[in-house]
Amino acid sequence: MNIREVARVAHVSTATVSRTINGSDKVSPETAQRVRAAIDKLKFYPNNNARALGSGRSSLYGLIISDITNPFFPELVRSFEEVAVQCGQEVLVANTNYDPVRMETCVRRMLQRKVDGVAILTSEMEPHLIAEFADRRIPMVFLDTGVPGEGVSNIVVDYAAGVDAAVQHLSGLGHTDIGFIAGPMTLTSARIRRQAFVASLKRKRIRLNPAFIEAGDHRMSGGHDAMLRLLARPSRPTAILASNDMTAIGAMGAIFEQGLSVPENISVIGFDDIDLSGYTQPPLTTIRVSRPDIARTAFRALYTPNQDPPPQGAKFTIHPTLIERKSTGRMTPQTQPRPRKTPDGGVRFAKSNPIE
Amino acid sequence: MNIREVARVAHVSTATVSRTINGSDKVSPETAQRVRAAIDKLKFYPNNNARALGSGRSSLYGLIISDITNPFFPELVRSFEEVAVQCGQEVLVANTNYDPVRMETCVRRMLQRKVDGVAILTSEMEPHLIAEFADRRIPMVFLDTGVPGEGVSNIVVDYAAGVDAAVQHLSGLGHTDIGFIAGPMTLTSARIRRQAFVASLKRKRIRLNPAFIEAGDHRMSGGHDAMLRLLARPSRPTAILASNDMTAIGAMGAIFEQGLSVPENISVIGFDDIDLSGYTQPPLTTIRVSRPDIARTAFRALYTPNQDPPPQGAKFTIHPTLIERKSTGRMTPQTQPRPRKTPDGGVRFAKSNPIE
DNA sequence: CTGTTAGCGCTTTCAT
DNA sequence: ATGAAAGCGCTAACAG
Repeated sequence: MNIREVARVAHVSTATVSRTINGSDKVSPETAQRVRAAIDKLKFYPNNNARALGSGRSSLYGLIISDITNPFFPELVRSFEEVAVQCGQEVLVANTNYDPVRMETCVRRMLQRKVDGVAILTSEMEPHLIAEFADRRIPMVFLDTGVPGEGVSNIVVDYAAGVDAAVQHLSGLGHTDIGFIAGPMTLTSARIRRQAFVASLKRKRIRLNPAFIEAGDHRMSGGHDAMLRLLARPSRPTAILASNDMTAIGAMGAIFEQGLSVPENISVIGFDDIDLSGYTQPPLTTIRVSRPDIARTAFRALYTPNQDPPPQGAKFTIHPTLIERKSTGRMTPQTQPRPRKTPDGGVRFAKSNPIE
Repeated sequence: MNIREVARVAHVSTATVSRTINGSDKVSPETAQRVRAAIDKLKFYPNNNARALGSGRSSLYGLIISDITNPFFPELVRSFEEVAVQCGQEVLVANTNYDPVRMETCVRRMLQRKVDGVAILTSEMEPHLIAEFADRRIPMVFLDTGVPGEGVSNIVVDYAAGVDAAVQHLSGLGHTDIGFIAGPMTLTSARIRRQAFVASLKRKRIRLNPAFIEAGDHRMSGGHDAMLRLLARPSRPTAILASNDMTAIGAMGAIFEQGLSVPENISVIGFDDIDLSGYTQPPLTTIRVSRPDIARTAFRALYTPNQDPPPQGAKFTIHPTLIERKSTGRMTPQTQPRPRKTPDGGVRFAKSNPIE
């Protein structure tokens, strides 16, 4: 079943069938009608491989991520796929698994399939691999880590604005002793978030107590342990901002373990707004970094319908929003009672994958 | 940059280059060596689209799932991709989003890309879509829901064995009042799990108290609410088996809320062993349904190297294993103290995506 | 073992 | 507006 059969049935040439399929405007409505009828009748699906070969465009877009089991990514993948499919394009997902060697394979796969563009949403990317794409004029888009240029776009999250909103919210509730649980300093985004926190306090003229900053690992266990260290201090914050949601959830677990409660005794704010965050008890107030936004932006940075001018490298900004749920509350005299004995349980989580 | 250039540089014909690339044994080592040198020198990557067109095999395998944000799937996707890449094949992932219309699009995409096989891991699949693949002799594999036949394989999870192991474990700990929190009866796998539970008790000659069975929705909220109903009863089970981990986690939350603890007062066993389960407090004892196993089995059911005989439809069985963690314990006199008042908090989760 | 050559199915000039 | 025909890059007979 191919285009020639269709042409025969519709009494036209293969060229006309091709034009019809591709929505060319130089096909008379009647002819197009006939062709479409033939296509339906024969249940004809064009062969995308042939299409790609003939046209030089594959309608395929690469999406490279470090680990699909990392809760940050699935929604990103889904949204990216959604826009792509809407635009009649497809997605080749590849996992590097945080492994430079696998990254190499991923890149080769993208190259072999002749992707029309590639979104590189991992934290690290070797320059020589970037060159492979650049040499072939394949548009790229990065998250936080890119350097805009010829055909290279970068999506930057306005962490500063996000943190500002959180700090504002907290200070509006009367908190002045605000702590921060950072992520691993090896991660670019974690470094940026921490800096944003420090800068935000300065901007708001809130005293930063260096003892109120602890480092986690962007996993629940790290947040849990960091919170424990914070709570062990003689003086401690009445509100905590965490570098990501997993960290915040771990921190809440530690707080409960110490017989304190959220938000009565301590307010907690997370970062990212992963699915889980809406369902913790209490539901987590967090700074949402919209994965659908990132995905849509990434795709748009790559995709150009028809033979429009190839996408210019650009910088796109994602604006986080504060999602107020139940883990933050007004600062009251009871903010710092002395720890009670741990009650039975409380579902607490520890260790899990790090999140971007 | 194409095969002809390589041929020119290596002073051979394009056919020889092609043979070398495909590892044909009818190329003298020296020639192959020369060709490979040329390939490296020119940084040549074969064009997969042309390859597919020429050979009729795309080296692409479809993976259709209902929702990548459902915690059951990411690990499945990753493992599937891993085996595929190891075999030099690639994966086209598609999300139906539980939507029959999108399912239709997904199928068309697979068809257009000429996948060499497709794993349909959703709970529902319309017969006429199955026919589309069958007509084109594209191998298929299903999870639980398939009917093995010409080129159609089915992976069945031996739920009975899994449940047996759990019940055995529980009865070994002295429990005889065992409850079950089921999943939504609309889901095939949930129905099977429930049946397996009933059958297992019968086999082990343990009395089944109908009042000890409640239905959840395979989400935390459902497990939580079902557990609450169970706890409100005059007599209640000393151990609970849940239809999936999310349900079990929700149930644990409810138990803690009532001032009881796990496993001191009630033992809880989950089903699936999603990542989260190892990190709850206490870590959840669960019946692992290995996603890597499913993924590998699915891929092998589809993939046949070279021009081996096309895969015969077959039935594959996945054997679940009991993962003993900390949510189950010996039955003691304190199994049924009267509920205490809810302590502050305890991180508890509610609502989330259902899990297969 | 290697080369020649005819496709694979579609797109895309170039004519008409 | 439509058709003829030349590729796109590779594979796979078929010869030798």
